[in-house]
Amino acid sequence: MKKSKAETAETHKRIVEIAAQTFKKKGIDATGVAEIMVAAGLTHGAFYRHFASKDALVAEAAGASMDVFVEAAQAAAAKGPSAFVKYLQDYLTSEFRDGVLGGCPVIQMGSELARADTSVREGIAKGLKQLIDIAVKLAGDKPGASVQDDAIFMLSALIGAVTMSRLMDDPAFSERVLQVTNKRLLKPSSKRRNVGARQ
Amino acid sequence: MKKSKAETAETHKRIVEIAAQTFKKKGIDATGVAEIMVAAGLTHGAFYRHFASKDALVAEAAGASMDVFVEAAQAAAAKGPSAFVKYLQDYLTSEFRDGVLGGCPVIQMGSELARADTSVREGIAKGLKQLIDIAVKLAGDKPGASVQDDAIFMLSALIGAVTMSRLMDDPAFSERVLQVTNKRLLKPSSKRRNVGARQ
DNA sequence: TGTACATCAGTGAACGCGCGTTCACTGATGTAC
DNA sequence: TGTACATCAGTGAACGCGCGTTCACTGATGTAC
Repeated sequence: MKKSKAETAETHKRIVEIAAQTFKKKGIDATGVAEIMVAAGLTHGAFYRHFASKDALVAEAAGASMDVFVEAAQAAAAKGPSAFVKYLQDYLTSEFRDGVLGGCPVIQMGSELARADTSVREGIAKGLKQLIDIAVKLAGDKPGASVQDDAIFMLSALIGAVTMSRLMDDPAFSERVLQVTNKRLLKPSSKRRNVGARQ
Repeated sequence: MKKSKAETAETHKRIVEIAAQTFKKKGIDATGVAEIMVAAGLTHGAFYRHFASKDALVAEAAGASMDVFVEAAQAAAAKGPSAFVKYLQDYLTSEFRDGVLGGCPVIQMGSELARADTSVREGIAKGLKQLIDIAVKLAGDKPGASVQDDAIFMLSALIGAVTMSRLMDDPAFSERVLQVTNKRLLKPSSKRRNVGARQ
């Protein structure tokens, strides 16, 4: 039952998307190839017509997941600084933390990705750098390396806040972790540091 | 071959320590019960004389790993604010990031722990709260909830920096991520915010 | 204190199971003539 | 355009393997008398 090129490409894309979702939700090691294929409406045997190995799928899924993320950031940034800040604030919500809106690969697979091989980490690192670049460009007129430092600091603080929030068993404390970082890093109404602004 | 109570307790402790190390290095799902027991100098059959299940070991190992971490922070804090800042700065080094000095369970098992059941997350959450308390106490005289907010923000920013640093494939960039957070959060020589100080 | 016995830490074989991967086969697609 | 054939996406059985867990057994420990 050979399929047309268009169908094959569609199937490939579907497998990658389902894999990305499942890896983020359940973890990479805890998700089997067969499980993904069944979710894609296929049997496990077809897997190796699309990928050389599970590792190859992991690399593609992590990269694709990161790309979706970066594109959304880019779209928000295109609407201006306040839309971008709004986008970052959405990152610090319980819905996002729990992966309801697709979630962030860095948060949801972080420690597994850190142990993965180069091909996997490349896609993640590329995405992180793109996010930094987007924040730097939004800072605009301000010069110097410290603008990039601001973007790095902001991004890593966001990642840490959501990571910590996910580990807190007390829901109120978990929420507070997000709010603290939101207040210190992003609240436009405060006198505190804003995105891209020098400290 | 029944063993004395002292020997049994020692063996139990050794298994937990080896498990904590291995889970942090290789990941929880990727580490087998038999592998841990062999590293502890036993056969896998003895495992269930010490733990009800692998999950029970995970909970103990995560808790123990967190406790070691908190005790070290407490010891540093007891020597005064500058020793504590020094301790936090060690956290932002490539050695620590790579787990050479035992490493941090939150960084190295973060995304797997976030998916773990309550008994596992309890130990981690408790440790995180203790770390926050230590930082709050060091801030000392200064009043208000914002001192606790400072501690939360600092801790999550540290976690985020090391997480991001681990994902960067470019070593120079990886190092820079750590340095940026060090500079912004901890550098005592700068005019920037210090530990526990209000922003 | 000395003896008899219950306890239980550790051994090693065995369990069912799901994993990643392979493969002979099917049959629609797409190409060469 | 029509026919013949090579390609290859998908099927489903099978592979070896390691997983978490169980269990009958061993023999030193620790307790009861």
